[in-house]
Amino acid sequence: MNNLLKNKKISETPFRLEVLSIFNNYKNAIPLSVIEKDLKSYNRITLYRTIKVFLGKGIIHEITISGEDSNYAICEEDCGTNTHTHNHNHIHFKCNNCGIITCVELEKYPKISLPNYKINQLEIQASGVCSTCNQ
Amino acid sequence: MNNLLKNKKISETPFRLEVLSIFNNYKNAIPLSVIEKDLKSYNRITLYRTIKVFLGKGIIHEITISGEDSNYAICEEDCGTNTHTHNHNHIHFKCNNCGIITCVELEKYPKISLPNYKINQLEIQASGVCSTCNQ
DNA sequence: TAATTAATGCAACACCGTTGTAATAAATTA
DNA sequence: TAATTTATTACAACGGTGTTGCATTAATTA
Ligand SMILES: [Mn+2]
Ligand SMILES: [Mn+2]
Ligand SMILES: [Zn+2]
Ligand SMILES: [Zn+2]
Repeated sequence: MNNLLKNKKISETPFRLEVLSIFNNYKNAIPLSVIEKDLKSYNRITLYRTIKVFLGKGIIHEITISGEDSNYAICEEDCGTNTHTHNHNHIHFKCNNCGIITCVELEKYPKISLPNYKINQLEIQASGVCSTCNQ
Repeated sequence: MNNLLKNKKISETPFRLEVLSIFNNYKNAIPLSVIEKDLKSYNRITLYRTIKVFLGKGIIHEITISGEDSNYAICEEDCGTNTHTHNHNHIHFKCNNCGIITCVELEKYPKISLPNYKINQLEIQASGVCSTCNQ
C-alpha cells in the first residue's frame, strides 16, 4: 500500500515516507539504530516522534526482548490503532546466531486457558536458530 | 531457602538480604520502584548492581513488557546461571485491571515447531484479567 | 493562492543506568 | 580471634535516551 499515511489520516511528509521505505526494505524487525543508519539525514527528536505516531496509528508494532534494544516491525494488516493491541497471528523469533528478530507467522496459534483468569492477549517470543542460519 | 546467597557463592550482606526478603514478601513480580519504596534505606547504584548480580546468578529473572518498567521475580528452582536462559514452565501474566504482573505455572506448556527453525526457548506473555480481579 | 493546521528541529531538561575509585565490610586464613 | 585478603558499598561524575516547550517551516484545506 502506497498511501498508507493518508489512509491512517496523518500528514505525508518526506521524513515519514523515508522511514516507511526503510521498514519496507527489511523483511525483519529493526531497532532505531538501523533506521538512523539508513536515513539520509535525520533528527533524533523527529524520529522518536515519528515512531510514536506510527505505533499509535498501528503502522508498526514494538518488540521488546530482555537485554535487547526495542525493535520495530511493520504491521501486516490492520492491527488496530492501539500500540499494545495487535491482531498478531505471529510470534517474534530472535536468532541467537545472527541476532535478527523476525515476525514469523504460525499456521495455528497456541491457545492457553488458565482457571479463573481471563486471557485477552497472548504474546509469544521464541529464540534459537533462524531458518537462514539453520542450513 | 535461607542461605541462598551462600549457595550461589556470593557474599551475604545486609543489603542483599533485605532485597531478597522484599522479593519474598510479594507473590508477584515487582519493578525497581517497589523495591526502592520497601527498602529502609537504599543507594540506587548498589541496587542496580545487586539486581545485576541476582540476575546473573539466576536468583531472579527479568520480565519486560512493552510500555512497562522492567519487573523482576524470584526464580523458583534452579533456572540456571544465565539471565536469559531460565527453565520456565510458567508464563508472565499482566492484569489490565490491577496492573500486577505474575508468574503463572502451566500444567502443559505449549510447544511450537517452525519448519527450518530450531527453537531453544519459548517465552509467553499473556494479558487480561487476573484471578484476583476476575471475581 | 491564502488561511489553517500539522510537522519539524533546536534548546533545554529529566531520568536511567553505568563506571572509576576510595571507603568499608565480609570472608578467609593463620 | 586477629590479621590479611577479597568483595561490596557509596560517592562523584558521566553518557545515553527519551521528552517537552516553542519558534520555524511545511502540508493540508478551503
Ligand atoms: Mn511482529
Ligand atoms: Mn516468571
Ligand atoms: Zn539467524
Ligand atoms: Zn488483577
